[in-house]
Amino acid sequence: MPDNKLNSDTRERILDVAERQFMAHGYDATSMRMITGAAGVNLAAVNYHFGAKEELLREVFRRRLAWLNKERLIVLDALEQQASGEPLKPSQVLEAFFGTLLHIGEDEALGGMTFLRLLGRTLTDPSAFISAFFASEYAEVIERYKQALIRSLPDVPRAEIVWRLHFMLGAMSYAIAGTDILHVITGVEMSDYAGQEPGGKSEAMKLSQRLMPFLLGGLRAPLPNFSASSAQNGLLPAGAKREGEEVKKQ
Amino acid sequence: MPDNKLNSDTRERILDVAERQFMAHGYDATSMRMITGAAGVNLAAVNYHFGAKEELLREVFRRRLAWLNKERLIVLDALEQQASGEPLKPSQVLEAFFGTLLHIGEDEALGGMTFLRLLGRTLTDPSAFISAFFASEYAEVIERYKQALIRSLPDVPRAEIVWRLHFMLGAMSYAIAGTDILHVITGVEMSDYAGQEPGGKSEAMKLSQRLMPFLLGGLRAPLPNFSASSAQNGLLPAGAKREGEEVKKQ
DNA sequence: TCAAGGTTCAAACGTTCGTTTAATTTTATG
DNA sequence: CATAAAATTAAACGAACGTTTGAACCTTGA
Repeated sequence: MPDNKLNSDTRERILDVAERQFMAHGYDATSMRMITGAAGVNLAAVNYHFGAKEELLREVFRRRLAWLNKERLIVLDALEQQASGEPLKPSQVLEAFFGTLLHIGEDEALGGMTFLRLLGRTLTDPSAFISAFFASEYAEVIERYKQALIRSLPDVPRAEIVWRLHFMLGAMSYAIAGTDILHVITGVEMSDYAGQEPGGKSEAMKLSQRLMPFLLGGLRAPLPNFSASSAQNGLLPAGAKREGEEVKKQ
Repeated sequence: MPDNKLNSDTRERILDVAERQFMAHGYDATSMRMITGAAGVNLAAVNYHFGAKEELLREVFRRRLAWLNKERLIVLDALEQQASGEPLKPSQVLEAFFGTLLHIGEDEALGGMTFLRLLGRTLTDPSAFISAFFASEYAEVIERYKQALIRSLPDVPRAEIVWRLHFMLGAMSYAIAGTDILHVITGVEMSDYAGQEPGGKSEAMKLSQRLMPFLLGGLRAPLPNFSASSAQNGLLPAGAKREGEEVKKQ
């Protein structure tokens, strides 16, 4: 009756099932009875092992993000040591940040595409305790990578870099969430949602190879020109406007 | 006791309040009693006017998306007629699609930043009835703009264009959702969340001027090179890999 | 072997949820 | 003004929610 591929340990089994259910239905729409039922454990097991539902969600993320953000710091440290004081290339910074993330999608032991989708969908959740948790969990990594990006693009204003880091996180988040208006409409393959078969590997790799050039192109795009005319109609030709200073570097 | 700036008509007042509450707390975490209480109407009013909670959410989106997607088709029609058979420039297509959207953020009568944030946050909601609704509501517009993009980039494979359209939707969605890990950590100004003061105008404009160059840069980035070595360690230098063919055009 | 601590269990807790009902008030129409 | 339709109201519905309880069960070490 319980889900397949379940861990023998009750605690881990709850985490595995909760991860999948939160991904498929969202936090609020996933009840304790759905989780414990699918995990084949007693209803009270969640409260016994984790205290409350909120703490269960935090633990679902904690066990994955702990590895991810530690790995991100290790990779960045290695890159910076290897560069011996010189600024990194933007492509190196992006590869380190997003490459480590997308690596999770290729490794079921790290959460696989299930966790990636959960992460992408939860990053935009307005719930107070969720955003507070992410803020504290991501603080150090974001700060380190922000500084690395600022050093790698000395001619781009700091505020602009923060904006583009924001855009990049969004493109990545939405891409791995896989909730596609596009997928339903277009006949293109894209993701296949399942994630348990070995095909998950190539899926995450394809995503990585598609996403990285896009992010680099966006990061290195010309800066906006704020001196140009303010609003615009939307009915006008609209082309060839707001060109700006070019960003150099690789 | 009820919210300020409320419409005199009960039906519209419910829609206004629901829009704000769904944005602030999400669909599941917003109860009928929260909505009717803040709107100063009877609990049964929602069921009387809309039938059910799901239908209320659909109507909240419908009254805004009706204008948006109609406007998008009008603008695209005008551009294509003006081009008289020639393919549009990618920048024109993006300006038409995302410019009309971000215009909503500048006009409180169209929903303002409140609706933009709600839209951004709901686009990644896994709930079945929500994604089904968006799929049908967006079908025509997405198909038309996809075709326009394909025509504007004849040397880029269709699948690649769909991927990048996906990435662009993500960057936009996340940016307007404004649930920022970054905002909490960095001291940069960015959005100011409130949305009722006239400052909302410049906020949406700034966002538009920052987002558009990023999207164009990502769309026109070099194509990924699939013949290169497959996975990669994550601990290696990681730089200067996977460069590829350049995409031309403006 | 037996006490102790960790774990699982069925059952119930009080609360909140979305929805429905039936009576009442308001509005519009002849 | 009378009457039908539309709208609003207070109250209650059953269902589902997260959590708690206290007894039963299993494991472990002296």
